[in-house]
Amino acid sequence: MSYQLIKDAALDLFATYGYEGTSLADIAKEVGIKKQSIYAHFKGKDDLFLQVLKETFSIELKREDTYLRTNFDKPLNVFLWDALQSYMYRFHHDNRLNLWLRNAFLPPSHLYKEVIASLYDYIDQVEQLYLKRFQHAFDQGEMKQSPGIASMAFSALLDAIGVEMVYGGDMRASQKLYASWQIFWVGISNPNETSNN
Amino acid sequence: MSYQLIKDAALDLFATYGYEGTSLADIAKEVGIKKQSIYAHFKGKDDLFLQVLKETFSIELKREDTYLRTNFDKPLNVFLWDALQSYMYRFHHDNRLNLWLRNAFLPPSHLYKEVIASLYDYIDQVEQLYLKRFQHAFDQGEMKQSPGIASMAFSALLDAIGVEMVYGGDMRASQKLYASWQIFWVGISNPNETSNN
DNA sequence: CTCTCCCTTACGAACGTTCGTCAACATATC
DNA sequence: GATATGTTGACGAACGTTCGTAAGGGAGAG
Repeated sequence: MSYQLIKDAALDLFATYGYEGTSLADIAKEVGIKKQSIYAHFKGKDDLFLQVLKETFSIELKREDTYLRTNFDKPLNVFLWDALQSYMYRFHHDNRLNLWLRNAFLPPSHLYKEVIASLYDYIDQVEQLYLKRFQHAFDQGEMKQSPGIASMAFSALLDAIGVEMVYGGDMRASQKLYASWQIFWVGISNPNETSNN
Repeated sequence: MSYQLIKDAALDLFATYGYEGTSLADIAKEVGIKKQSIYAHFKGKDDLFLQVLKETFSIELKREDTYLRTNFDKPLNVFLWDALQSYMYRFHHDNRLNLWLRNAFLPPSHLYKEVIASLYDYIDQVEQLYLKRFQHAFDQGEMKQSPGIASMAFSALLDAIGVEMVYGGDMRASQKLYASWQIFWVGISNPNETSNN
């Protein structure tokens, strides 16, 4: 079924070159069909792009949700550190993170409203997920900061790592992750408890 | 002199719509001339884009440098907090930050190498600037973390705020800045000293 | 002051190319 | 024979770019 092949190729190309940097001809070539054939499956370029993007948000959200459920009971520092590692792993092993990071930054202007709406929806839900874990940690005395503050700061940490991965490359991202995590954990953890890294 | 007018218009449009989302006709229209006239001042679209981008890096770097020199002697927490505030202020009052944030994320692919090289150059120099201040703080006992770690984590904080300003909007950026700063400062400061916010 | 020469700036017209899109037609599957 | 999936050819629009040309101003010469 080339419906799926088209979406796969579109994902790769949109993630790498952006909406305007990718032509239907490029996508078709990647699949091995003519560009006009894409219209047998999608209404047009916008339709294809939005389908791929929204699918990406929903897949990423599901992943986050699954991660949270299966790792909820780990100690907070392990939980968060693993989440960051998984974030980096995902970035390197499929293009979905790349896709939304890039296109949320510079979406095609005539689709701006729709892209941003989907993005906010996604981000809000992810933050809610993490907030739960932080709330739990606070209740258990695992940390001293308020859950809301901690959750937002952690989300900012994710943003920063995302930036570094997209334009800083692997090494830079790892270094900044290490440095940021170091300080984040000191800033958040309860000095009475003795757990580290 | 429409040489400058062209660059101004290009800056605005490239920052808002990106390289591929901006046509020479759009830029010319903004200036009040025809697109062909742009060729009297620039070799072509790439030339115009790269000139504006590189100029932006150099202006931003100069700004950072000036800021650092004139504020070096403030207490570390004041120095850093003000730097963050100035970062947000600049984002709202001119488009240069926006330009490089967006186009570093999704540069035109045929200019990728050149854009990224300029970007790294800029980022490295900025990090060097901040490193100096952190080194000084460490020597003075203003903080406990190693200067390298602190500098990188702070740079990550800047990244995160940049992200939020571009696609999160004002309110989100302020909230995340507040939360991140809170935790960053606790994580970095010397618990023996009593200074806050 | 005037005439000439040149450089800058601008523009109309056109170039070749690529873009997304569409209608008509072919093929294969069930 | 209907349905899904491709191909083909063509379309108008937009793109960056190039050409020849013309207006304007400054410099230098007479």
